[in-house]
Amino acid sequence: MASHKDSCSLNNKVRVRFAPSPTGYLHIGGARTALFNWLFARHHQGEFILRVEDTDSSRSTEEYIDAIIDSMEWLELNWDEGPYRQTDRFSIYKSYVEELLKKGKAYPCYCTPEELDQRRQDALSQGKPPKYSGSCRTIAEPIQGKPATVRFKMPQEGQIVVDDLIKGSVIFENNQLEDFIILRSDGAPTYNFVVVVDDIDMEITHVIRGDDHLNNTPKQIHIYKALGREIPVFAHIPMILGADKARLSKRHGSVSVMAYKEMGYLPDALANYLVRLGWSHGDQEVFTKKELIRYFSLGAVGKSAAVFNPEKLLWLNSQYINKSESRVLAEMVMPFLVRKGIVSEGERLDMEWLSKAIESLQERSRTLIELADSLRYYLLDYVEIDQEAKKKFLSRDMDRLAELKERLSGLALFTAAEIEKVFISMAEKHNIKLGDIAQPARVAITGNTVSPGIFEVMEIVGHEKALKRLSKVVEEA
RNA sequence: GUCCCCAUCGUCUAGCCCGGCCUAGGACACCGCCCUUUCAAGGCGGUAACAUGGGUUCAAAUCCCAUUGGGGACGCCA
Repeated sequence: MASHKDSCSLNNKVRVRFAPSPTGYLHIGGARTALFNWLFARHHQGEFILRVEDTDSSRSTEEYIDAIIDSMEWLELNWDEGPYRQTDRFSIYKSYVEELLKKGKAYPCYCTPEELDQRRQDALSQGKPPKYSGSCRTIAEPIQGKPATVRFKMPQEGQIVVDDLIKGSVIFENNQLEDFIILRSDGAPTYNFVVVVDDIDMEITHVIRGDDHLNNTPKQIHIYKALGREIPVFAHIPMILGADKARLSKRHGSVSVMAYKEMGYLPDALANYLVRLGWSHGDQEVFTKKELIRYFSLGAVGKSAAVFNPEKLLWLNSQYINKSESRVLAEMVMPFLVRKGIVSEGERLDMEWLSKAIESLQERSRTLIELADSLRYYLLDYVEIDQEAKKKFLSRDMDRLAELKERLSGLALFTAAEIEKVFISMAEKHNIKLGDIAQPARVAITGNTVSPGIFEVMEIVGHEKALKRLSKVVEEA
């Protein structure tokens, strides 16, 4: 689709923001919104701003703020400004509330939460829209000493058009909109108001967010108008759903970004997967960060919601592991090796050797956890032998394994090529297939029936450990 | 209930804006085959979709309308 649409009417530098509320961990959906904003900013050489929407003091926590930041950092979504905190900016909001009050575009409301709740219930049960009546609009003089909120005076006739980059022109009837609260009785401003003030104050040019905000947009545009400010470009991106097409939530499995880190996913793989949910570039599936920045365009973002598919993410992760530098993987897998007790905390490994071991496992590991599990038989002295495998491959012809051990121990060069020669000559001598000797050896060395090529495995495991393991199974047979 | 959004294989999507090149392309998953010391990776092939009904048109997946289905929003949450 027309990518020129993205850049029309921007003489100024692109400034976008990601504005999570710290009432939970960064989840998959939020991460994608952040990613789209980040890509848009980087594509246009604009600025990406992080803003924490913590005006709900009862639900926001420091812990969540830190967790969101950790997740953003892990995904390498670096920001140019912030993190700003709305709780640091209350005086700014106050001044804007004053402005609206002075202009007669807002008014105090003395209705109590209980009254409002009751009216809402009544309206809903009668099948009527639960809209605020506007009863306090006509109160001429402020009532001293009575707790009040401040409501925005919404135009009650006409239409408002949201010109959305993704959804197109969306028309709302003003009489559907209510005089919503912009300032709580405790003096804290509310979301639909602060978001506008902040976007004005931070000179945000493009508001890119989930389409669950589309319905808020007409209210917000009216605030811009009442304040006489320029309206930014809106782009409402479709949501991510679970397999049952319901809004993605905990019951669909892991939804927090950090859970994917724990499960051994690479940040770039997750980002690649997420960006492809709603966005595409022809038939391409795997992108480098550079390519994403170069190709990304809001015009190529689809309109419909996407179902999160963990299997495709797993496949993408395997692609990333496969093509990553083994040195990089070596660093990344360390915490997993420690967690599994394969390596002890602070233990130094020969990283060159570890990289070599990893290279043999890259194309058969889909996550860092799988990689760490396989690394077990390279690192430990002895391996636990799978009982099934033992029964099948280590219950007969043990003479051959003994012979193999003898011949290998005489090898001057313990390399895959030399080891292979021994296997081949044994197969020829006994007139058996290579697998007939390779499989028992594999079980003896790795403890299981599945591994990279056994000659290569033996070389990496090394002369000493390999022979020790062979001896052990021969003795125990 | 009211308002808003959406609708191509099971899933992610290309194609739709600018109708013919679409007997609808790619990817995940699934199923075969090849390769092979196991498992992968890789290669080759297969099953599988334009929600329905009306228009408009010489021609519609593509434009219009309706229906149905799904999602979202209606808070002194964000």
